[in-house]
Amino acid sequence: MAADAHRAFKDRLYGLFARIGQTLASPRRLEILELLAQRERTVESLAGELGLSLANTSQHLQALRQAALVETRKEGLYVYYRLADPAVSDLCRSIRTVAEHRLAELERLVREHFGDRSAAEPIGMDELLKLARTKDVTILDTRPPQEYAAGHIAGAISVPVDELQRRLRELPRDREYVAYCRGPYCVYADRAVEILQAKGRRARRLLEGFPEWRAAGFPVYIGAEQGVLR
Amino acid sequence: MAADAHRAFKDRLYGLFARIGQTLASPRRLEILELLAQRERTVESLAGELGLSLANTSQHLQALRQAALVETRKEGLYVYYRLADPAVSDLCRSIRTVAEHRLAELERLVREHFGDRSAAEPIGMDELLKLARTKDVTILDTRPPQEYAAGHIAGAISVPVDELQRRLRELPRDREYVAYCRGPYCVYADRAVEILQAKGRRARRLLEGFPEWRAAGFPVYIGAEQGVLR
DNA sequence: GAATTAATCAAGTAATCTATTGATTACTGT
DNA sequence: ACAGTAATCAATAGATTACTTGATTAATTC
Repeated sequence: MAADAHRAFKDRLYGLFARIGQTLASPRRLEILELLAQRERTVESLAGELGLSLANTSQHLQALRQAALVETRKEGLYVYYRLADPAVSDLCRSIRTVAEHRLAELERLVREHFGDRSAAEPIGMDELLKLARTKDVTILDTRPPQEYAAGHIAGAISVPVDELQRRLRELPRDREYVAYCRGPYCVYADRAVEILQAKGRRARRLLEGFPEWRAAGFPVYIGAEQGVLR
Repeated sequence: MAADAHRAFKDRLYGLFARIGQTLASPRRLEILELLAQRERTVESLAGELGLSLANTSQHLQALRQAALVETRKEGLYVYYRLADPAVSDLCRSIRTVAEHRLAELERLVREHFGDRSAAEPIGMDELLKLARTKDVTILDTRPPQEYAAGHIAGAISVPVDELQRRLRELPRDREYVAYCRGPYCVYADRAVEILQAKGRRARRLLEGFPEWRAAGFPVYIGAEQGVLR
């Protein structure tokens, strides 16, 4: 009977979908994907930032590659991993959305760690876009410089949070600032706002990060060269 | 140092996200979610359709409930499971999208099973909406009656594929038909189109299914009562 | 209240997954 | 060719997961 063939088809079909799901079943791999959403990176560099062993990181990356979620290029000794498709980034965001909607524990955890975020007066992406068009506002990219170089919000300047303290003189008191970073659960922008406010600047944080901004189709600069608006 | 606390936070944060991912790592559970996207169902009914044991189905459903992806209500002896949030449906679709973009194997599998689908002249959702507004077209819901009852494309009539053969007289020859079903990988609509064309009707299939139509915000009837447009 | 039925629980086994360790490969620069 | 480094491979132990079987719980019907 054809029902058997149909069962077999469904098994294989959902088997393929589950392969994607399996790849998203590890906290480490999800964290790797989030980092790769900022820029391509080497195995070593990821292992360093995540505090994982090189071999372990390599294995996770291979799992991601087998599921075709990431691609690689080799340059000299280094293998650079990157997201294979913007849809992968969307998928990660989709998981986050479900977690936010459904897991009360997430909200508790975030409140516990970030405390009351209202001091940073978080603003949304639409709001920032409007603000940037109508008023003078300085947008600060608080991520590491390589991530800024790989792509950033149009008009933003790179002020990695580590350098903010000693580069304060570049940021006049009479301006308004909005800081952003990797995403809603990244602390860079919060720290930056804290420092800026302590030093008498009017500063807020963008609720979302660069990947969300790009996914929304808002204006970005891509690539190392500045001035190339896409 | 605060870095430890921050590592712990990240571990817990991505642990939560991974809990969603883990739940999506099983082909069975993905299939269950797809069925629940059509309507709420009992454990027994799902077990029957999926060909799983009752206990096994119950365990999968509990995994889904623990991850807060589904909710339940009890009615008499039966426990009805339903999707907890439209975002869950979006998430499943997101997985499918990535699989379609990235897994060449998927395309091969689908072609192998469906053969050349062009005979069914699949049309997209926008196209159908336009068609329904400008021309006379009969939209056929080929899913089981309960799924139609739980929600269907506005204006569609229920003709479960099993009943199509003997209800042909209700479908005049001089009309144009578009059949839809559960989703792009469901065969109901394909079978319906085959039968209709064999019997001299002009028929095509909607590429997507009801969940996609609803998610797109297109007009639907929800609930058992017909005539309630939302 | 006894029988029936839907669903869950509990325990066990086989299979799979994660991270570690040490060895190996691939490429660079001398 | 050789040393040095990035990455991968291979083997392993420990934890987790999927499914089965048989017992138990909860609601209904007689």
